[in-house]
Amino acid sequence: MNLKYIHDGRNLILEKIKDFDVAQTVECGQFFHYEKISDGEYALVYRKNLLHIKEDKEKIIFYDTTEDEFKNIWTGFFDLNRDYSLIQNKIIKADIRLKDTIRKGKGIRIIDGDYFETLMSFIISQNKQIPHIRKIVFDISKQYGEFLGNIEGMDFYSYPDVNALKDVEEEEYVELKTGFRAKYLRDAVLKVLKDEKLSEDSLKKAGYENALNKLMEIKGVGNKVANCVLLFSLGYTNAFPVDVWIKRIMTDMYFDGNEKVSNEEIYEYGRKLFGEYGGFAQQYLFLYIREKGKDIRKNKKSRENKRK
DNA sequence: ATCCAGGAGGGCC
DNA sequence: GGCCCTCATGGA
Repeated sequence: MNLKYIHDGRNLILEKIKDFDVAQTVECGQFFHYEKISDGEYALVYRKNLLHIKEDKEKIIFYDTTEDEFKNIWTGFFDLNRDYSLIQNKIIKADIRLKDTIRKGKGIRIIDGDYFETLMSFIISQNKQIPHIRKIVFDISKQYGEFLGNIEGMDFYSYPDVNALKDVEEEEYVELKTGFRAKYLRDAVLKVLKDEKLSEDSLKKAGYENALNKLMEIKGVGNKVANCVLLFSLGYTNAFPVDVWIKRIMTDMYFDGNEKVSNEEIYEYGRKLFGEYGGFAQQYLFLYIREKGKDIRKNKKSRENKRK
């Protein structure tokens, strides 16, 4: 991809590129270490880097960002060097009905998150809503991470690496409101520390199936969480996480609304249908059905209000 | 107030 | 293998 940008001595200003929408990318639940400042404007943390980013109609501003930081950190994080129109075409070829789905979410990029943070975050995510997951990620960072800076009156901290958590006991995670997941988090830290095959490098080299099975050895990591980690931090774009939302839309589209269909069947079906583009297809479907879900709730609410 | 949230483990059959 | 219950916590 040909990225056009200028640097004004302080901020890096990127000319709008096709298929990149900051809000869609940041807010579709791929990672949780961000704060919305205003429409199209966010502060977010990736490893030891804090970014203040703002998007409008014709440009995207990376505040206080050097050209090197942009090239070495953020183009990778936001996957800006990949041609998404090619992927979209492949997905539409797999199922023409996804055309409308993609049109609504075409600004999504698959982010390249930090492996350990992604692992911990998605262990926390089970049976939780995104705002609460975010709160816990911020609390853990404040407790055990490093101070990175202040944006719009808010302090930001890096997520602790695995070594910073090596002596943190289960009870401390309970205090951070992780509930029954506390023992899973402790197990993840211990296993990542002691098992070399659970290192980022090993998992990246292992191949999809091996990496999936290896991650699932961690307590609290099942098929869905493992697929999220593979997709959002280890570069496996063929991963296909099946959560409640994907289950909802796919039973509708491919199983005639039959709610008896298992998550495993949906997973196998999605993997087969979308192949190496599974991760992208999954994200388009996820954003689409969630927006639709919001609308349904909104309509329901307005109907209820009318009745009063 | 009751139900559900980017699920997974464990027991039972 | 499938089915059902449970796990803390917060938001709608």
